[in-house]
Amino acid sequence: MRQKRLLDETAMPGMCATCPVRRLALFEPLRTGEITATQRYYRIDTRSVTPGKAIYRQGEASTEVYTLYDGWACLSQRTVEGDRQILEFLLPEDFFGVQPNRCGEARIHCAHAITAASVCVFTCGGLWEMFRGHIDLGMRLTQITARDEALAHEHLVSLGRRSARERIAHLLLELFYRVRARRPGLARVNEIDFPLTQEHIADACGLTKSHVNRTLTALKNEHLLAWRDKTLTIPDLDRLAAAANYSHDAAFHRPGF
Amino acid sequence: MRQKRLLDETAMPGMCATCPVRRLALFEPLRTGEITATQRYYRIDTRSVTPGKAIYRQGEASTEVYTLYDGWACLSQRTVEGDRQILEFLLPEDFFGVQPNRCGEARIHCAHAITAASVCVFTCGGLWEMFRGHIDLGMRLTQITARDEALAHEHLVSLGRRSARERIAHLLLELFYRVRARRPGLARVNEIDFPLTQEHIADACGLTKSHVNRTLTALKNEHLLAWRDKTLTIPDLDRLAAAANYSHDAAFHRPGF
DNA sequence: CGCGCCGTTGAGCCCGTTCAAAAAGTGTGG
DNA sequence: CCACACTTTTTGAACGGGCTCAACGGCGCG
Repeated sequence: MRQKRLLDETAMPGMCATCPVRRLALFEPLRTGEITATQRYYRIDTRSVTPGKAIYRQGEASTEVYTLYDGWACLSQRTVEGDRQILEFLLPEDFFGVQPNRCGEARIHCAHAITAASVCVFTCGGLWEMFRGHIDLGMRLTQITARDEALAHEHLVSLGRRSARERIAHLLLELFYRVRARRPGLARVNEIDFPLTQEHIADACGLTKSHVNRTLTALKNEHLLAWRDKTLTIPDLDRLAAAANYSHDAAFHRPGF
Repeated sequence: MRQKRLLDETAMPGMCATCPVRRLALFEPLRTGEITATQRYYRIDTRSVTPGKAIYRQGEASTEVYTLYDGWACLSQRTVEGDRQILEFLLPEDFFGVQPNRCGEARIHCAHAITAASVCVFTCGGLWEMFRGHIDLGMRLTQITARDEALAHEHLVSLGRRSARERIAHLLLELFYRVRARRPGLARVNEIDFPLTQEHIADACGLTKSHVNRTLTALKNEHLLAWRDKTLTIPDLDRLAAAANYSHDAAFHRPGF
């Protein structure tokens, strides 16, 4: 039933002017009239992606940037030996696909849909063009990129200096807060839809899936969390935070993440 | 003698218009006339920092941004238990200090000088103001931030999926290429000034200093590198790259890093 | 019903840690 | 120029967290 929702009923984007996702997305600073122009000239496409499929691949020419409209996705990179490292999980409203180099150069990582997902597609060139008309967008894009950098830095601390148990608890707390921040009015709910597999968690935390499994069952047995039917429940955020050595001035704990 | 240079003869910044560091810094897109205005209104200070001292600290209000003019520095974060994770090494010409949140909010990491260093200081508010006059700067800042994000992503792959030996070799190669890219005309030289301690490497790679030492002596014994008197020599880049499983489409291997 | 994906469990091993302690540099003051 | 303190590098022995490799079970789907 829940699976059906993920597979068939992915919401497709409509008019930019009435977009519910705009609150966090790149175009938040624009006024409604300006948004209409955005849609007409720069949003070249909306696209739906089936679970597990790539939105773009490492090595491809980078000509587009995206807003994730619905579903979960992730950015990842592979080592020469073929091991996967997940760099960032993407949630609805997240903007992604900007590269440090010029338009058209090779992508330095992949983006994959995790659930069924839909994205709004913009040309990478159009993005720079839009800046000429709307300076606020330039600042906003810098902010968004700096946010992503801060997220990556948090993950670096986890992978470098925290135990498996702490890494996993941290990741779950991060995603919990990020999901909940996107559902205004539900600030007190203690469960979220959680479509990841244990292997996703392993590849994000730099662990093996066996060990993620063992650690998760330990956390479940201690009633620090429950996870069934693609639903994650955290009965007591403070207790899990304590187990994770989680600091509440973590970057993603701020508005906008 | 070499130490003397690091301690006493740190170059101090002069006129922005003739700045040798501008090639890679934020203000690269500006014309010389515009640069003079930059200096007059936005560069509020130049500052020299002694080795090991903080440029800014986690938790402080973020009101400034910086160009590293001379010396090495690093960004780092500490866990609740006090372990340090180095997030990024900063080399001359690097621009840093931009945060995802508004001016004045708390810094989410620290910046420390590693050697004696000097920085150009700009007000964070002045930065956004400058954007109004110079759209190119907005794009440039986005590029710089995206570059830093890509660097962080590379490090995530290392910490998550590579062995100690590979991580260390990777880091040394990264720094080697970044340093060499800043010395036009010396593209063939196989040694660089390298002021880090083994503990810096440990804190960047998520390892203990003992194990870094053991791994480094192994690499030295195999003649993959030499490191004496704050000088790092890599006799054969390809052999070290092979030992590191280093891929040459790594982000920092592109121009601008 | 059979296949593939995902979660679960076990036993043994190894990479990197921990905790010491000593050696070698490096800067300071007399 | 030497004595002293401090930082950095080096080395050792024992431990353990997370890995490896393998097998099994459950569930959804064709």
